[in-house]
Amino acid sequence: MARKQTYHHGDLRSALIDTGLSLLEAKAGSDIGLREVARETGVSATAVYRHFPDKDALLSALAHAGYEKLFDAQEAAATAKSGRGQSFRAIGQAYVHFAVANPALFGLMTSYMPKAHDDEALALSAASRSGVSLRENIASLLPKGSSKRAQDIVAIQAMALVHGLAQLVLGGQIPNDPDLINDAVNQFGNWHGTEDQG
Amino acid sequence: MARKQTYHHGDLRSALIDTGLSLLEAKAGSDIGLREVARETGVSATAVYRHFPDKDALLSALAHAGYEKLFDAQEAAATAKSGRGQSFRAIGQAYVHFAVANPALFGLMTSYMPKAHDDEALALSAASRSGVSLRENIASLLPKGSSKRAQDIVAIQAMALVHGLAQLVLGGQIPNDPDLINDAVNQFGNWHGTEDQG
DNA sequence: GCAACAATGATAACAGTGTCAACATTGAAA
DNA sequence: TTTCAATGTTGACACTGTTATCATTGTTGC
Repeated sequence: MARKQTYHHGDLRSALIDTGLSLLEAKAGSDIGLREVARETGVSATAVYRHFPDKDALLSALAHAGYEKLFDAQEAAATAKSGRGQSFRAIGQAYVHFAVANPALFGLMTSYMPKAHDDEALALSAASRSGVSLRENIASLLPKGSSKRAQDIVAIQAMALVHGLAQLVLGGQIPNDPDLINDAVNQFGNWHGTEDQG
Repeated sequence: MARKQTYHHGDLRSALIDTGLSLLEAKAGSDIGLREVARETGVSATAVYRHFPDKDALLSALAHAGYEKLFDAQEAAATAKSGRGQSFRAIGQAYVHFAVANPALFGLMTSYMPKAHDDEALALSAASRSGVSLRENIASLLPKGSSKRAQDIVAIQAMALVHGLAQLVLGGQIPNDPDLINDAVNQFGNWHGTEDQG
């Protein structure tokens, strides 16, 4: 129980990420400082460098943690719904709603997107599990004999749609109206799926 | 002709924006410094404060200049094509290609999106002329009797699609393949328009 | 059990940043 | 021409990311 009395922290890396996430919750802008995180964790600034090579690595780790949370939210939303069309709609909505609920964290995540490796040139890049899940679900809505390119295009459109919706809502270009957002996602899914709307 | 020999600069505000845009062209990340802009303009850092209240205002002005360029690119692309469907496709493609061609500037622009006023609550926010142009063109593709909500939804989808495409290509989540990008935009337009594809 | 060592922490310092206060120079109005 | 506002400069402050150096701790071989 009585932590923090010792010279060594025990698990500083996780602690830094935790306070980083906390700081992002309470902030509007996604600009977070290395010294700020260290200070709030109750540790000297340079202690961070024992666990991260530089500030970029710390923020990158925070972004990674954010993608995990996003993926969990998507999974939870998807498993709640069963139908194929319903799964896509649930995942897409979850994506946008996550962004709106965690604006600063989501901003960080988009700044530190996991870049695809160049050796996957033509094919769609294997990005985060979040994107994979979305892509697989929209692709499953296409007719059986659909070409790979048709799948690629609709997958790209789906990713762009939900990501763009999130970004535009956060930027204030689109009113934060859940009904409007959900309809925009649902209608896109309906164009491809043959199922009825939920 | 012989500028810059005098104590007063003449039009420092424009000069700062010009060098700011130049710096953004040569940079990968969109992080630009106030002192850096001043230094490159050949002026002291604090001179900036005679024309901008703070760094945020300077970057905001740079973003504004970026939106002007984007709008011009869209207009040029649209007037080159005549048909209704062709206009939308041209504008959408121009949006994404602008982002890819000016990654740092586009990054700044998304960070400093012109926020909509709250008194426009329900209606779609009157954002930049760039967005307006895109929205009007996609809305014109809908059938005559379409409801306002149908127009809103398709407008939102169009904005989200092109913005998301741009963001994902820049983030490396989507391969920078012009054919793929154009097809993703074109197909979206085709769903709504009745015209043949160009 | 203990010495040696690696892991992990703290301090001090450096260059760079945004910003403010005070001062200098200029163009325009009286 | 004098006066004044506009526009530039220098100096300083607090803050940041980062490095070099030192301090403390847990661990491992004898």
